[in-house]
Amino acid sequence: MFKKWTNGLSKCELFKGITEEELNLVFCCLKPKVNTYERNELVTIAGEKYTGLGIVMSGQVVVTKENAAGNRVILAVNGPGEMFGEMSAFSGDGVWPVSVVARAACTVMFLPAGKIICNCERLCASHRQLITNMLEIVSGQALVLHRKLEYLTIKSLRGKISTFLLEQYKEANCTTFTISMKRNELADFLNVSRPALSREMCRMRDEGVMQFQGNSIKIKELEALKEMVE
Amino acid sequence: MFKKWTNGLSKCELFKGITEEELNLVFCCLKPKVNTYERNELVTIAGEKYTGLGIVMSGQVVVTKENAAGNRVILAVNGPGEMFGEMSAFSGDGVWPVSVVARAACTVMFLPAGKIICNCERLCASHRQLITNMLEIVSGQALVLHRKLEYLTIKSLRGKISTFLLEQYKEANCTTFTISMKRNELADFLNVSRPALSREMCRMRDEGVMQFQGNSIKIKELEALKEMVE
DNA sequence: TCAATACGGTAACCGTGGTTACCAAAAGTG
DNA sequence: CACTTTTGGTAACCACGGTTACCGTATTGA
Repeated sequence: MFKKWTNGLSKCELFKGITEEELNLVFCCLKPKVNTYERNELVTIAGEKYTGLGIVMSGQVVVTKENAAGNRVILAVNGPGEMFGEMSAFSGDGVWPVSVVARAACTVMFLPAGKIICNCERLCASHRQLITNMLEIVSGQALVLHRKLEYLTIKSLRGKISTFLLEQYKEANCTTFTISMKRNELADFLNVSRPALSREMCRMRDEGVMQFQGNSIKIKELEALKEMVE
Repeated sequence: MFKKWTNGLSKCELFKGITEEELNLVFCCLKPKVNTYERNELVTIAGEKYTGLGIVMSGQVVVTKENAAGNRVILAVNGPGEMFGEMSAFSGDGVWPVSVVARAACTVMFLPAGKIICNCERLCASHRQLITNMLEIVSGQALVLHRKLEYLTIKSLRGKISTFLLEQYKEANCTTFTISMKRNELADFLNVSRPALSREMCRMRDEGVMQFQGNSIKIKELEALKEMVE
């Protein structure tokens, strides 16, 4: 039934521990809707009616948030198997809290929220697993938001950059690494203006703290960088 | 067994839909730990070993987050029945993501995280309810963080104040209301400095947009305020 | 292959808000 | 009741970063 998206399905944490057979039964019950989108097309619009938990089957989407002043903040870049709108599925006010844009042509599956939590008899085991998975995922999402808060509460631009670089360094476990965001995306992520980001990065380069060309970055003075976080 | 905290227990959303009888059985299985704290005493310290889901039985605690630069941000003020650390229970790295301080003398119950999710036979029904409740709560928490993000992404101080006042107004459903935070707490909440907050509030007062004395606030020009959000 | 668009570095200007310091009123505390 | 501590308003100073504008280089697409 959903064979062509095996990739997206198998990568999705929501279905972790559920066999392909059981999954088919689950889908018969949940009746997901599947849509396709072109690059830059709007998948969801913040404030509009909630259409259910979104799961990217193929392609890539950007999850963004706009405040009243019109500042856009990137919350996530999601690929196959990754979800969005999971927070609103069980505790929302029925509207999308985020806007989602197709970063590349993509296929997205929407699961009706109410059906995940309801208890039908024949799917008991899978349902239980589904709910437990959901719990783990939503907790994880909350922690991501929490981490995002850490960035936004840093006041100095240099502090934000330093924190970001140190996290990337910790993840790569190497002083040379490539970041996945373009400059203006990074600026959005850190909630600063693009020219200001560029200016400060070049200053740090001129001071010998780091080097970069394009998205490839090399930390030159790790200790100096750590002190800039504060 | 836990009669003396009936107030805290009955107010807690985690136990919604579970009778007092069942609750006793649940507690026999979960084996919660209960501690008491004096005013200003530290309940948890961010970064230290996670001790389990915290539920306030009596008194009041302040949940705070400190970033590397030492800026403190108040995430919540929790009273009886309210919880903290719910995000880390199921998807944390085993350490407290927040610091919690007793705002008044208080009693706190800690539920071991692993035991909530495990499936013992005799508590099946209550367990299922507990997990479902947990899902709803954690989703709600994620949305709160999401809302918090909205404040922090507002760049102008006036925009932050206006947004805050409008939310208070909406909650009180009246142009006159009392806020629960002192000036320096509000400054922390909005992530600005106290003198700057004071300065801007007085400017808004002088412009005739609002009035205030102490924590009592009166909005004079609602429409003007709404325009200041942007 | 060429035109259009996206991307990113640079510079000048200046407004917002952080910092510091001081003071007066209010609230605890012996 | 006097004393200390907390709270919050006020003012001067100035640095950080937003804004705008421009330009060279990559990418993209017809």
